[in-house]
Amino acid sequence: MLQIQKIRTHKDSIIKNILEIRKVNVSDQINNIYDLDLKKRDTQKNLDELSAHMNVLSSQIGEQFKNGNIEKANNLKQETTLLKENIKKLKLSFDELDKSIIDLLYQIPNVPNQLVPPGKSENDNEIIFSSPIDSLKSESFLPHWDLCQKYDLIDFELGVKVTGAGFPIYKGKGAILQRALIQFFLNEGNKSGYQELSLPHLVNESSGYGTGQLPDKEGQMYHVSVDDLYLIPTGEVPITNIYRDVIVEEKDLPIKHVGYTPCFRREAGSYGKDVRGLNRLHQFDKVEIVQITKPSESHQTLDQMVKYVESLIKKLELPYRKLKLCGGDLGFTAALTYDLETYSVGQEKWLEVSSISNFETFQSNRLKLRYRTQNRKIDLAHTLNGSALALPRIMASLLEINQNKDGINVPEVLRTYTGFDSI
RNA sequence: GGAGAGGUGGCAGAGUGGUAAUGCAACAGCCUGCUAAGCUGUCAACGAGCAAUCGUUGCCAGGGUUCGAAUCCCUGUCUCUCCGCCA
Repeated sequence: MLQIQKIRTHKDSIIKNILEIRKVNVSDQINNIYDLDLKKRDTQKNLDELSAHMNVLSSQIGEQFKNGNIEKANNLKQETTLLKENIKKLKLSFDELDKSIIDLLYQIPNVPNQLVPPGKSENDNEIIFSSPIDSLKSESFLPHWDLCQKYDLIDFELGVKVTGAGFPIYKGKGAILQRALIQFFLNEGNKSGYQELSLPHLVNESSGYGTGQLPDKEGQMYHVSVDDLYLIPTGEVPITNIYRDVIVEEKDLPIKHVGYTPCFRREAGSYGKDVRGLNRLHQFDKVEIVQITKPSESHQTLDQMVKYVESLIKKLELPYRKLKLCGGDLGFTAALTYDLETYSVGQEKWLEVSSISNFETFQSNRLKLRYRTQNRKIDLAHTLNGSALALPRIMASLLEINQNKDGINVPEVLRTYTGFDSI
């Protein structure tokens, strides 16, 4: 959620930026917010004055009663009747204005960082780095779903029986490999100074609002209606919401967390070849990293996080590429995002395995996540997060590129975790 | 699931109808040769003002009663204790 103060002072540049970079016109909404805010402040001023008057009268009445001047007190009481009514009316319109402003603010996407290239779709994303893949194009590479069947690693049909499409069952070495990857990612995170967290997989409504899944993406989360809880679509939700309504001390920044969780996504409306095999699932595992930083440092932190995630991919010896998302492909809440994609030699396409974003104050404003500087000033912190990494697509790329005629090699770094060298 | 108790600032803890004591911690300033102690002040949100400052709001949340609510009433929620069930 954008800060209302920024709309007061930089209304036109916000409209211009979102239009030019994201190609979305928010001018009507922003102007509307601006006008409502003026009205709201005016209303508050009036309301405050009346309330102040009321407070004075009330204490006078109290005085009079104490002194036994019942008649005087009753006279004063009469004065309050009209005042009370007006206060009620003003309070009502104040609340209405406040609600309208917040509803509108929820609909405005984050203002892209100046580094974000303009663009409409993923075709306009900027490719910053790409491993050479020409030598990897060969018909002899099987796609991972064939490999999974051949070596009995992941059973998609069995998952359909037990739950439904998109809930595969990992078996034997497939399950062990998955567990090895999780452990590898967590250990690497710990080594890089991220505190490990083990998290709830269900969250309440407030948490859904805190990180921005609600109200916009309500349909994408599984909802447990009896208890009004949501299954998390990403570990970001429980991790970041730890800091909802929190003021942290500057000296405790940056805060760094890593956590493994399963992720649940309804993916309503996705069908076709994109969902084949491990490409898109309703339940998948992910290790997530989150950082909370001072505003002055978040930019640098984002680069470090990208570098860190790249290092994981490199250790797994996977070909990958790095993209800077253009305005049109940038998520609603992000100010700047880098995507990392590994190459799937069996499908001959790139798979998004990590999305690393700086949200600047967009999330912290909604979360009320602030920090106290050394001279006692309170200011919104910046939040960042990224996948490190999403398991299924890593698994897909990994299985495909390490296949040979009689099996699949396990990358060097994972062998201590799996206990076997090949499948 | 049943019964009971409770939710007050960063923490501890008073307040049961007159507008949030006190202690600890933290931070700033003063004092000091240094440290400790001491003294003074501050602590959340919103608004008005160039500013010092002022006003309003804030005692789990939302309603209600009242001139006035942390305090009384209703609803919700969470925590704790006991019982039941249980990994």
